[in-house]
Amino acid sequence: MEKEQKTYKTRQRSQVLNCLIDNKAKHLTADEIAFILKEQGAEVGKTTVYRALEKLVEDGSVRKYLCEEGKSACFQYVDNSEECHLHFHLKCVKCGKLIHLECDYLSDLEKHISEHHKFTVDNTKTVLYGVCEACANV
Amino acid sequence: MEKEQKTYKTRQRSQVLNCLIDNKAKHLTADEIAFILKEQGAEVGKTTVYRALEKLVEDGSVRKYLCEEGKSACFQYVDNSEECHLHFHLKCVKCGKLIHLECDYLSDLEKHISEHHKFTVDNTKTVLYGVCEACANV
DNA sequence: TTGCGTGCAAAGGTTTTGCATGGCA
DNA sequence: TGCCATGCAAAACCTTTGCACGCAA
Repeated sequence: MEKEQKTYKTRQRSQVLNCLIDNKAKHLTADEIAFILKEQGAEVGKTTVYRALEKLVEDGSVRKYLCEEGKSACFQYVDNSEECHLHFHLKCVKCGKLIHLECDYLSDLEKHISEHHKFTVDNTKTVLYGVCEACANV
Repeated sequence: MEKEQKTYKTRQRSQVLNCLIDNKAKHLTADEIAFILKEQGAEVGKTTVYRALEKLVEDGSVRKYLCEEGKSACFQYVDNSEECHLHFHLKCVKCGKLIHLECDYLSDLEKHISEHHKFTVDNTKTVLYGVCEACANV
C-alpha cells in the first residue's frame, strides 16, 4: 500500500524542474543544478535540490544516471511525450567528452539483446567507452 | 610519451588480485576485498586496496563497475586470456553476473557508431548494464 | 491551521591525499 | 641504494538526516 503523500508546489521545486528542462540535452549533477540556479539568482539549498530530485525521479519525470567518472549521480529530464527514446552515452577516454547519442539504431540494439540474449539493457546505467573523432586524429 | 612507471610485486598486490580471481564470479567492493583478506589473516590496509585496484584497472586485468546502490564501486576480475576484446560484456545489476556476449550484431553496432557517429568504441572498457533473464523473472 | 517544505549544520559513507616508514629490485 | 609501496590519520566529496522555522493549501 502506497501512502500517497501530499506534494506542495513550491518555488524551489519548480525551479529545479525548470533547470532540468532547460538543459534537457545534458545531464546535470545535483551540485550543478544548485550552481546554475544560484547564477540565475534563484538560490536553492543543496539539501532541497536533492530532495526535489528524489521526488522527480520517483514520479518518473527525471532520470538518475550513474556516471562512471565522478562519484556523483547525474540527472536528466525525460520527455515522456516522445516515446521511450533511447539515449546512450558515449564517453571519450582521451578527452573525457561525453556524447549523448540519440539514434534509432540503438533501440534496435536493445531489442536485439532482449530477444536474442534475454537481457534487458538499462541505458541509464550504460556508457560506451571509446575514442572520439577529434582524439582519433591526434 | 607515457612515463612507464615501475611496478613492484608485493604481498598486498598479489593478495588483492588473488582475492578477485578467487571470486571471479562475483563483483566485490574495495571494502569487501579488505574484509575477505582480513578474514584470511592477510590484512591489507584499505588505502592499499584502493591503490592496488587502481593499478589493476589500469592494466586491464580488473574492471570497475557501478553497482545498483551506486554508493560504492565494484571490481571484478576479467580473464583476458580468452579473446575478450572481440566481444561485449553484459553485467546484471541485480545478481552481478557477467555475461560474455559474442554476436555479429554487436560488431555491426560498432561499425554503425564508427561510421555514423565518428566514434570508435573500445569494448574492453565498455560494459552494458541491465538485468539478466533469471533476475527479470523474480 | 495542518503538515509538508526548506535550509543550516552535522552526520555518514566512500575514496583520496599527506607523510613517515617499509620493502622490492 | 633508489624508488615505489604501505598504512595511518586526515582531508575531500557526495549524500542524507535532525531540527527549527517557513509556507502552501
